[in-house]
Amino acid sequence: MTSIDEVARLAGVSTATVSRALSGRGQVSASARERVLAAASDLGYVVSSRASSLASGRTRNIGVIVPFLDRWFFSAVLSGVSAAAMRQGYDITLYNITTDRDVRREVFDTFLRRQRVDAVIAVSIKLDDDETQRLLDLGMPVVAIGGPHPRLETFTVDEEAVAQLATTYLISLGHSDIAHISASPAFDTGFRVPSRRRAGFEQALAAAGIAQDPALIELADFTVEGGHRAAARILDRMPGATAIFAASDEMAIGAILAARERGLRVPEDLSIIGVDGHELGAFFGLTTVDQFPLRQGERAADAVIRQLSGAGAAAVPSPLPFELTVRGSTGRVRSD
Amino acid sequence: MTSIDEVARLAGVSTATVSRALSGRGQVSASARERVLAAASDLGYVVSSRASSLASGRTRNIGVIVPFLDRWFFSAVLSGVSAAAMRQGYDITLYNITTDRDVRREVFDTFLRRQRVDAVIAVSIKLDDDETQRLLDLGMPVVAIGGPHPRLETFTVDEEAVAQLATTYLISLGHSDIAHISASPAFDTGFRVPSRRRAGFEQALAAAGIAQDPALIELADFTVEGGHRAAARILDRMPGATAIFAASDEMAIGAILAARERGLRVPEDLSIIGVDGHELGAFFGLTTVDQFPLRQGERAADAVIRQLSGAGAAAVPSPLPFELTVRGSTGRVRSD
DNA sequence: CTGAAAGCGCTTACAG
DNA sequence: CTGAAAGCGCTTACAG
Repeated sequence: MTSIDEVARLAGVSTATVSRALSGRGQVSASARERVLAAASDLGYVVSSRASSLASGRTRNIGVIVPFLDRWFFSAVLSGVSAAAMRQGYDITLYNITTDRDVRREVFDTFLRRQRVDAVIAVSIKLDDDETQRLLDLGMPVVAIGGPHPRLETFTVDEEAVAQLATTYLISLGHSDIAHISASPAFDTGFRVPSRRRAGFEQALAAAGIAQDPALIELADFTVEGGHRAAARILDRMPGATAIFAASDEMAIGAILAARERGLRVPEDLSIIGVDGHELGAFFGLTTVDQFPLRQGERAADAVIRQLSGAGAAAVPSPLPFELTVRGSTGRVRSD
Repeated sequence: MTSIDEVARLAGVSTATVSRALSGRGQVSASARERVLAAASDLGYVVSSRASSLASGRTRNIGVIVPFLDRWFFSAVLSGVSAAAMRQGYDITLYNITTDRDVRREVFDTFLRRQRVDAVIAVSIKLDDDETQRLLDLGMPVVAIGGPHPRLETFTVDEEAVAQLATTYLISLGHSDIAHISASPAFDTGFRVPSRRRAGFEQALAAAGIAQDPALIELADFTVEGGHRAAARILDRMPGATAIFAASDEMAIGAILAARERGLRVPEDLSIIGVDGHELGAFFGLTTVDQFPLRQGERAADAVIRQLSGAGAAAVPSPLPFELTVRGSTGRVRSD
């Protein structure tokens, strides 16, 4: 690996000037800059991040904490973070905290404290007080995606509004016997996404003057299979349901498959709407409220990088966008 | 952040001894070690990776190059790499090379050369000569997953054997009109997985004395939707087919859905088998040849870490395991 | 087994 | 605008 000294020698300047020319910090004459750039390029020189970060305190690396890697939503967010980070020359190092308590402690107690990263993005992670404190103690920009957090800068989508939009859309199609697939309490810790979506669902019904029947809600686990089972229970117990709002696209897809298995036509017999913007949505013709997870990741990355560039304090981020995407799984209520 | 000096002071030893005690390198008396460990723990001291790596040349960080993040197979491999790496105290930094040629060049020309990682794992990436050379020039352990590479240590599954296993299983169920969903040439660069699976398919048919009809092969793109379309074409053109071997689980799932839409029963009217071990396989009752992608990631991580621990030269890795997982999508050929 | 000290390869006040 | 030099926080021969 060529070092800064070789570049300095070839360019006929000091290493200080090489450093300035390459980093863009400090003054360098145009001619010196040119010679440095040419020399660096000739030699294939790349600044050593270990030396640079020790000297400067900057790593140009962002830590990303995720709870899962193999669920579509999280990989989409991660793709966004990665793309935005690379665009600005940042690396990302990944901390998959899994469900193992020890691994998780280790991440907060050790991994994140190695001074390997300049900032942290926590994706849809329910942080306890201790973990939050450790994050704050890092003394670096920390951004959370997914749910308001009292002590952290957070990118959140307004889950209630999302659910209202989905539900209201079903109502606008004439539906009133609308069931909801939510998630069991185990999935409701932290940002309480299921609760909030359920609340939005109920608010939309109430606003339309539709009486709420608790039986209309079934709990699942955010998977296709769980959605499938929940939809089956719904169809068993209330054959009169004409529409289902599922709290995730995976569950909505499960519901579509459950309906088909019973010979129900979607949307003629049953309208189904989900939430997320899942890649399989188009294939299944699923109407959904898209949350643009890729863009969520990009925004989080851009936000921390902006903070690192010293662009002032953390701006309170505007709520994340969402959008109704109408496809074939929803239609006007059957009029028989 | 507390530094090594504070630990040394509290433990009543030199920083050299702290370093030795914490890293496990070199001799330290039991009593000194104990005091150091206690002091470090009291102070919440974590070795600064930037200082440590500059001094030692070791980063305890592995670079992982992936072509996609949001396809299940890759996230499963990545999960495995992450789990194995964390278990050994390693971080991983992620390079998602996407399809943008410039991003890709940047990864090989700059990102990987920052001295941020001790080793590199390339997951299912078709590397050209130049990229291979750059990887080799890094002078660190490099392991590739997915397909033999003449110049790189590679973890590969024997794709032909995988396809033979799947096909032979269908034959053992009495099928002889077996169609195959492969992938178009665009997906056949690099490790040529589609070609190799197709070859295995054809070999198995030949071995069983079954005549091959080129019309029995349709090309898709490794997605559910592509598999769906390909299966539809197969069912149009050869209604006599009793079984389909799809070169991936996603495509096999698409095929199952296509069959159902036509009112065909799976497996009574049509047996379908895939390859991968996709998480949705169980839900769809898909028979598949599982490739254990999670374990592939773990093995690659363990391999590079072993090399980094100086456990001798790279052992030629044994071929990756695969296994037939029989579920409900395959059955004996219909006897009408 | 232990410590003093050099050195890892940069960055950045500081002086000019 | 530029360079000499200190310093970032560790690790590791080296000497004892």
